[in-house]
Amino acid sequence: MALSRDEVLAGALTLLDKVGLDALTMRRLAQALGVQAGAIYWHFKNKQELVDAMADELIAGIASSPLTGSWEEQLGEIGRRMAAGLMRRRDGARLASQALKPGPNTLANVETMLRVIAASGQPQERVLWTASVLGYYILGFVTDVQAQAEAVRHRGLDRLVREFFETELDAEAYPEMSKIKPRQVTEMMKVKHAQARFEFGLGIILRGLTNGAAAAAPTEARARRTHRRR
Amino acid sequence: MALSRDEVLAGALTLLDKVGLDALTMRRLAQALGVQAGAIYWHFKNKQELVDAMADELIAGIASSPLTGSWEEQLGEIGRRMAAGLMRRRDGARLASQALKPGPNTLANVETMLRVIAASGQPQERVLWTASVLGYYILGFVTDVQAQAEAVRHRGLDRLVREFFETELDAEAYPEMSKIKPRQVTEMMKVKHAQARFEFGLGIILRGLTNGAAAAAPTEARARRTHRRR
DNA sequence: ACCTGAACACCGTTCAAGT
DNA sequence: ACCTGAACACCGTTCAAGT
Repeated sequence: MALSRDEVLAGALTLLDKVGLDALTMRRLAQALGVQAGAIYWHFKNKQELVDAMADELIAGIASSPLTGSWEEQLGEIGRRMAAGLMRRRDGARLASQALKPGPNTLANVETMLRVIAASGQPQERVLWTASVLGYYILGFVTDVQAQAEAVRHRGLDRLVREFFETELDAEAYPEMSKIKPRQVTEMMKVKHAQARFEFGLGIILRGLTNGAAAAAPTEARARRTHRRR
Repeated sequence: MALSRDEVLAGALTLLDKVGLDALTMRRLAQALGVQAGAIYWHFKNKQELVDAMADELIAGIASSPLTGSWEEQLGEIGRRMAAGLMRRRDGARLASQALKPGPNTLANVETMLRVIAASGQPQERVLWTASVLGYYILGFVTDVQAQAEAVRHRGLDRLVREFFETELDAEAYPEMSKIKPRQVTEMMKVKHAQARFEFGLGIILRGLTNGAAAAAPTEARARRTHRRR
């Protein structure tokens, strides 16, 4: 019975959750679908096109439900939805960073971000820049969280914590890093911690945006000024 | 005449600049060094160890020269040096994101970051979080800039701009994205533009840090408060 | 100590040929 | 229209054997 493009895509995402991004090969996907490797190339031009489709699927629907509140609150909510989207699948953030061509869901999401940021009164050029700053943070954050999850998966939590304190901190040449306690490292692996940490960074960016986003040099950004906003 | 570990490392970085990260294979590196592929494995346990060493080399020395000014200025300067380090080599940011084990230069740099942030009076746990936020921005930014450079290298600037306006904006379903003008896209590829854009994002983060970095939820971050700083 | 030669177990991709 | 079988041109890694 014939395979559809959607079935290949769904199979790829299921396999991603099962084996992780590094083990997601065309051959393994073919096997999971009960088909030869070459068969996939009838539905997708190459692996890149499949990756693009998978990445776009990650953030499907996150721009559909309505946003409320001030533009800062709306932008924060978009950020949370993006992060949640990338978290939906194993290695989701790394997958997204390997995508080249934005799909319909990605485009819709970017459009929403731009609209909300534009509503803040920022000049059009800066709207793009602002969206980028938020995007970098989200991708970096989720990549980090998921990388830790993979490390725990491969090496085990206790071994990971042990290695951290053996290799990195045996020297007293690193006083600041030496302040990190074992239970703090263990704590950092928890989901609740990740949420608090995400909100912390999100807050920094949103606050930095509201307070005179048009400052030229950050060297002179110490003074909190509310002028230069339209 | 015997090959040294440093010669392999130097050769790898030279090759990276020449062919880019995707074409940097053990076999090609061996050829560039006038040696068989297996020979590299006498100097490096595997490719991962080589990548780790290369990534650490990128930011060598950036923590050595002294920092002056307020802690915000110092943190900004560290950020600029990190970005400059990643920019030193083709695909430098992507290379860094593939590194797993931090080398001596990376550790020294992180230590410096933590020290400067700790001097701001932030609680110890938040020091790590803050460093991460800045790190995500820098890695994301340089990755983006270098990805555009690669795209220009492979497809050519004019073809790139043309494709951008064909595929992404033909629909009037994207009013915000439609505001982007061709000359704006061309402008975005220039070095000077990249510097201004980097400072813009850096300024947002530094400003967000100085204004009440201890806020719990970003939803209540609209009010600019100066209390809750030690 | 340092490297060669050759193999092993994989990759993504193509494409004639089948149904 | 959809897939197989088999090949092509690669990978990273290992390891006996050479010098």
